[in-house]
Amino acid sequence: MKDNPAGQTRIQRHKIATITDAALDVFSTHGFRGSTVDQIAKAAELSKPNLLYYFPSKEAIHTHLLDNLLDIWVDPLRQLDPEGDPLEEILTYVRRKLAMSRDMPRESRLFANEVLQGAQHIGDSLSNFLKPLVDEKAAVIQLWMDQGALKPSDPRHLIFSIWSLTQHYADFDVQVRAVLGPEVEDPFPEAEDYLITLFSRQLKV
Amino acid sequence: MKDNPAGQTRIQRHKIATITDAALDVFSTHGFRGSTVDQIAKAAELSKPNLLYYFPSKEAIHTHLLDNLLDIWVDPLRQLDPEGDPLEEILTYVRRKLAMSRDMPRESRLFANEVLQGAQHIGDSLSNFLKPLVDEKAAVIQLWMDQGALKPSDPRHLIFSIWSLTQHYADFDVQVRAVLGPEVEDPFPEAEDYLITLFSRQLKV
DNA sequence: GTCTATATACTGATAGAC
DNA sequence: GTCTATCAGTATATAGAC
Repeated sequence: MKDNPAGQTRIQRHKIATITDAALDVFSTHGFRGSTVDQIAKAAELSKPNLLYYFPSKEAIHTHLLDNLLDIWVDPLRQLDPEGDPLEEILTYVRRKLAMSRDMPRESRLFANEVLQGAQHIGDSLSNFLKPLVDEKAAVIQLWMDQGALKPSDPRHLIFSIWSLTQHYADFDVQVRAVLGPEVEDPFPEAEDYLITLFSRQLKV
Repeated sequence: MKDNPAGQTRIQRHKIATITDAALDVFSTHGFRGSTVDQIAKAAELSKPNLLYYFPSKEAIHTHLLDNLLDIWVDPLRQLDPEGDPLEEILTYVRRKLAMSRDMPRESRLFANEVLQGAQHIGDSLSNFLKPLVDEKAAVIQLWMDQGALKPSDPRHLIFSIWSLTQHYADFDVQVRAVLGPEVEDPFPEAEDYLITLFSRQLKV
């Protein structure tokens, strides 16, 4: 009854998807240590032993989530096109990254939790996988600046600032909403306005 | 033998200081749920029951840390002087906040852990204490912009961006260092250069 | 594949000797 | 005030019936 090379049936894939989604909910809210298998099982509407039939351990679920996340997470940066218009490429990157904070806040918080607590599980990926990508794209941006298409500034700190500013609206959502107050229903439109202005003034020649 | 109104001897105060310092170490690295009383006791070079002689519970230590932190944390914003030179006031605020990330990274991470996981312990303070302060200072900045002393932009998101960008260098330190590589010994000088340039271009008329 | 029941380990907190 | 010993509660993971 196997219907794909990985040896998973349609039902199995569905259950695994349900579990990972529930685990993302729980891990992103309480962190790894603050989450219990019981909570995840309940959120996935499964018994605890049944959940552990699909994943060998709590840590395996967490690792599975993080492994799949990093690829998605850096995708907007990977799409930065050396052939495109410099300013538009970077503003598009900012918009995509902010959209991810709006649409995938759980993933953002999972990642933030992990890095904040020392990146125990993905530290190697940061050096082996993220650094080369940033180096590559920073070189592109540096070239644009050298050509006079953008105002000069440190390209790697420019990338840090895009990460920091966009992810802030997911990771510190509670604080943002507490400060803005209930009269601001959705902070993201005004955040996008602010960030586009900020990076235009920072980069536009 | 009491030597102050709070009823603490010099030795008691010293022990409590040792415990809070150790707890800051542990909580900021592992979060509240990820930390154990044993870890904190070991870091403070005390036995677990001895530690619990000075604080009634693990949560009491955590609460004590957070209560004392918020005041220190917003102090640079409180110092923003309506009578000062607008651009210099804000750039000084940025420098002070970045210095706090450099000199107090544990406090920054403790706060980040707390907000990231929903601000369960300080949620009320954000609304009752932080929001009014931000409202007050945002009004000052708005006035400066209306007077033409600064380029216009949303003052509250300006404050968010200062928090986000400066705290990033403490909270995501592992990632920053992984991406910059070992040849950058201290990211803070180049971070300060970048941020001062960024906010100058954003605000200078 | 899924369940109930449970083994095993850890953690926060306390009892009671000194 | 500080310690050893320990309790009670919780958490991960597994055994074994169905």
